[in-house]
Amino acid sequence: MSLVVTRFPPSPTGYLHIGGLRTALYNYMHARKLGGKFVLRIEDTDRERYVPGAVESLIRSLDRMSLSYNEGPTLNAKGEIVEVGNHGPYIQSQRLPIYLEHAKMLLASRHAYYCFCSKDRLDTVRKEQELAKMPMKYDRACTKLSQAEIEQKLSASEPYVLRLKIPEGETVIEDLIRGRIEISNAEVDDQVLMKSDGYPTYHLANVVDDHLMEVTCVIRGEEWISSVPKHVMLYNAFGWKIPEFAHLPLILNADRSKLSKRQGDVAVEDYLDKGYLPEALMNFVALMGFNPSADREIFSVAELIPLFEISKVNKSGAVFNVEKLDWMNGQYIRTKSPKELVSLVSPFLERAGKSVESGLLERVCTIEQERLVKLADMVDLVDGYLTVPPYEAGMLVWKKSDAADAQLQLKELSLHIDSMDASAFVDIALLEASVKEYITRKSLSNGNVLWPLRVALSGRSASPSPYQLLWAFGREESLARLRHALNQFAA
RNA sequence: GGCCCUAUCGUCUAACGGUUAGGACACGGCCUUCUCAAGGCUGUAAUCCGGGUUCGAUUCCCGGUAGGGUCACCA
Repeated sequence: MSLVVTRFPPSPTGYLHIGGLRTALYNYMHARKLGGKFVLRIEDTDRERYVPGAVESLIRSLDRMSLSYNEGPTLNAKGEIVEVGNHGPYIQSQRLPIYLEHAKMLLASRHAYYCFCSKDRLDTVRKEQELAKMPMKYDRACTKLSQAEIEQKLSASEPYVLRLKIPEGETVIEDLIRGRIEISNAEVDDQVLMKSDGYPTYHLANVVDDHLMEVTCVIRGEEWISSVPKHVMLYNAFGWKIPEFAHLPLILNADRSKLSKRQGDVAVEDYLDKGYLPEALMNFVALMGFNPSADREIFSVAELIPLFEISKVNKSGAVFNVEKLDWMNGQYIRTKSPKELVSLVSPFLERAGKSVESGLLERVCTIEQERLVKLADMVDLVDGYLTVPPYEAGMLVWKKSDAADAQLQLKELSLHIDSMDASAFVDIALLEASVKEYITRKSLSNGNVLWPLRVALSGRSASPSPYQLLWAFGREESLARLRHALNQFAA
C-alpha cells in the first residue's frame, strides 16, 4: 500500500491567503481521498519576513476552517506550539543542521558550488544582461575559482552562498493536472541553495523536507512551475525518488491578475471577520478550479472528498467572484436554526459593542434570516429593533392611499392589537390569522392596513412582514411603535 | 523581452469526437406579495481566430492572438 502524503507550506506572513486556503484544501482532499496523510510544514526560512506570532495565527486559521492535518505544528491548550508526527521538526527554521548537512553532500558531489559574489556585482551583471537582452542568469564567475582561492576566502570569513550547478539538458515532468511539461535547463539559473545567513532557500529546504517527510505528491500553485527543474535536479543529485507534481491554477482578481491585496481582501480572516461562514468559504473556494457535478453547487468538504480528483482540476485561473460567495453564504445561513444563528451572530454584536436581549435577538434572527447575506449584516440590522429608526410621516402612507387613511388605520389597528389575546403573540401564524381576520371583517384591503403597520413597526420601507414584526416586538413595543407613528403625523 | 502555462456565457463551471453546448452567480421578466428578501417559473448571454486530422470537432494536432505566471541570498 502506498502512502500519499501531501504538504502545505504556507508563507510565514501571518495570515492565510485565499489561494493558500485552496491549496491546503486540495492537498487535504487529495490526501483524504487516497487515504494518505496531510502535513503542515512552516516554511519560514526568510528571516527578513519573520513575523512573531505568525505560525500561531496560521494554525488558528486552519483550525477555524476545520482543515485538520496528520502531522505538523499545532497549538496546545496553553496556546503553545507543539508538534504532531514523527518527521519533525515541521518548522524549517528549526531544521538548519539538516539543510547544512545536505548542502555539504551536494558540495561533495559537485552539484553545488561556493559563490562569493556580492549583491552589487550580481546587480550589475543583471543590468548588463538586461541591456544586452540576454537571459538574466548568474554568470558562474565563481565556478572559475580554484580550490585554493575558495579556501582562502573561506578562511578570511568572506560571506558566501551555495549555488546549484544546473546541468545541461532538459527537464521533463508529468504534471497531474497539466500533463507533460518540459523546460530546457538552459533557461534555469544556478539557484542559490544556502543563503549567506546560513538559511536555505525554498528550493533546497522544500526538496530535502519533502523527501525526509516522505511526501509523495506535491500540490502547489502554478507560480512554481518554472522552478520545477531546480527541484527535479535536486532530487536527482541526491538520488531520491521524484514525487508527483500537481500545479494548481491561480486565483485571480477581477482583472485576471494574480489575486492581490491591492484589489480587495485576500486573507481568510478578512472574510471570516465580515461574517462569511467557514463552510461557505470552503465550498466556494473548493469550486474555484474543480466541480464534480454538472448541476450542483452546494457541497460540504466531506461530500467533496470522495468526489475529488486531482486530474480533473481546471488548468486555467479562476476569478474570485464575491457575488457568488455572497449567494453561497446566504444559502448556508439559511440552513441554520435561529439558535445557531444567534450564537454565530453574537460575537459580531459584541465586537460592535451592542447588546441585545437574547429572546429578542433570537426572534430577530428568525425573521431576518432569509435576507442575511453576511453575519456582520446583523450589526446594523439590529438597530431598528432596539430603537425606532427616524422616518418621515409620508413613509407610513401606502402608495395607493393617503395620509388620512394611514392615520385612521393605525388608530384602529392599535385598538385591535390591544384587544388581541396574549396567546396570539407566541406564534407568527396566529398573529397573521388575527390581522387578516380583522381586515376581512372590516372589509379593508391588505395594502391600506399592512403597509402602515409594517412601516410603523420597522421604521423601514423594506422589512420583514408585519406579522413577523408583531411577533418579534410583542404587544407593548408594537403598540408603542404605533403611537410613535401616529405622532409623526402630528409633528 | 526569454521561457513556461492557459483559453466554453460578464463570472465560476459541465460536456472522457456526435448534446437544441448543461448548471450556478449576476442581470431582465413573470408568479407570490403591504415592502424587501426568500422561493418557483422564465429570458438574454459562451466554445478567441486561422489552418489541419476526421464522416463529424468545444473536445485531437499546428500556427496566430490574447491573458497570466516566472526570470531574487521571497516563498
